[in-house]
Amino acid sequence: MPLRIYNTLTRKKSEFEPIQAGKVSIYVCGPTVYDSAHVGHAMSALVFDIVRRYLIYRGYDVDYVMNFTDVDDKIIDRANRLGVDPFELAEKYIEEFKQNLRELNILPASEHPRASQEIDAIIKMVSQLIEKGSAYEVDGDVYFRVETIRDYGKLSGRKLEEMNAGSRIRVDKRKENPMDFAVWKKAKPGEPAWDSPWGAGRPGWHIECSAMNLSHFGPQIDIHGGGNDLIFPHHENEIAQTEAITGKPFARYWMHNGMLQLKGEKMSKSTGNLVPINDFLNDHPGDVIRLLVLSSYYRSPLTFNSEVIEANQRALDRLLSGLRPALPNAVGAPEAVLSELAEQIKITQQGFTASMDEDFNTAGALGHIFELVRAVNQARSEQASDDQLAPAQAALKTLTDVLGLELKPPELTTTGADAFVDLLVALRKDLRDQKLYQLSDYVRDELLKLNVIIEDTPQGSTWRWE
RNA sequence: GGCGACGUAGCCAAGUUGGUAAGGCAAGGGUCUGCAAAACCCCCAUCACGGGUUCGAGUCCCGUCGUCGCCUCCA
Repeated sequence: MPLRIYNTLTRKKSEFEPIQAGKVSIYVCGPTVYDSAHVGHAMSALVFDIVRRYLIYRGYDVDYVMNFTDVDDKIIDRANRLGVDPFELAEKYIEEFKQNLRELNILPASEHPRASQEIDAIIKMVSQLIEKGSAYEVDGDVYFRVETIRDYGKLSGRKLEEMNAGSRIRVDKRKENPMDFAVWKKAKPGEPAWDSPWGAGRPGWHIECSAMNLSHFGPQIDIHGGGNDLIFPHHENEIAQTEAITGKPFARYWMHNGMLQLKGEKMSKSTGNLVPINDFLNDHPGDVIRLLVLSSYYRSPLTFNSEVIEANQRALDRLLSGLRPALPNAVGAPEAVLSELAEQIKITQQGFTASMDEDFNTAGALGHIFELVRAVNQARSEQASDDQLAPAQAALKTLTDVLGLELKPPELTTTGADAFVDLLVALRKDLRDQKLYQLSDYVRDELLKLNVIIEDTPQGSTWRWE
């Protein structure tokens, strides 16, 4: 079964064929670092982390680059308002975001290039664009000449004429065409700037990604990803610039994730409609937001609210239930139960791959995983031993690992406490044997306050940390 | 106004090339238990609405209504 990917450029799913057999290059647009990242950014990072992990699972050697935009109007504005250096401000939020990525169990990128570190490459690109007649300089600004691109608008499905007609932007008279966009901006006093053939200035927004792609991957890449709010103008312009220089199709597959919806609207920094990643992670394990992302199709809008988060927290608990050990003193399950379990492993593995192959249908894949969880729990309640559960639990762990779920069982923070809990549980058994239920319940209740959950079974009691 | 996506049970959400609807959460019933918890079993939808194509459509076509995104910085 081939892997199929929905390509924004062609508006349909097609079989994935990398440029070079066995290797995949992925470039994902990261955030503009002028403030703390919110869970919408987390969603995007998670989506492409899952894509990456699955490609690795499929045997590809994946080179993964995510950029940071650290030169930008908003960063400069924010820095000026706070009276700090814009680069220091950017640095602070880059470090914070990287920490977020680690806590979300996102595989480290091969590289995190930044606009400020690509200036030479950018200036070279701008020069080339001017030489080719694809860009022109006006008073220290350099604009891309969109009319030189015959298929400008191919990614977002727009036509130049229509955009001009509907344009509500105040038109800059110096532009030849209202849709021409800046590849190099003249510096205003007090702004960070670099020397260039057109005077002191800084890169336009889109050019940095084109330059980074060229320097890290060359003229063509396999997958270019980002939020669907970047389709126009950002990615459209990236294509225009890059292809104007290379003359080759830029990215083979354009993948875009849908927006996280908070209170019925897109979560967004500029409107303040957001939940910072830090706040979320203070209250929930990273697996919860990952599970939320996994539970729907990455291209669709994703509902984010307390109800949904709560549901996914429970769902996470259920996944964890599949990894619990056998019942105490389990005598072994009947052959029929074991063969059914073995069969379910196969069904789940096949279903998982089939779902993921269809443009990373993680919700479908998760459905199969939950079926395996049920089978494991079934076998356990039928007296399966740890050894008998092991293959299914290993399969479960392998598949959830492909999705990047950590499934860390809650662990004790105080080393050595286990022995004391064991002692109390043993004591409680004696109390129960003597039918001193008031006392035994007291032990259970008090332990629960200490985050120890006791569960009684016909063969004895088990306990675990909450 | 233009372009695009979507509308499946109380909530979230799958559904490959059309053949009578995954999964999670919640609710209800049951098994187990001294009680509880957990787990297990059972139960819960005709797919926004109206037409059409077809032996047969959630799944294709047309229309209506509604939601969201982009068109300006944005994951």
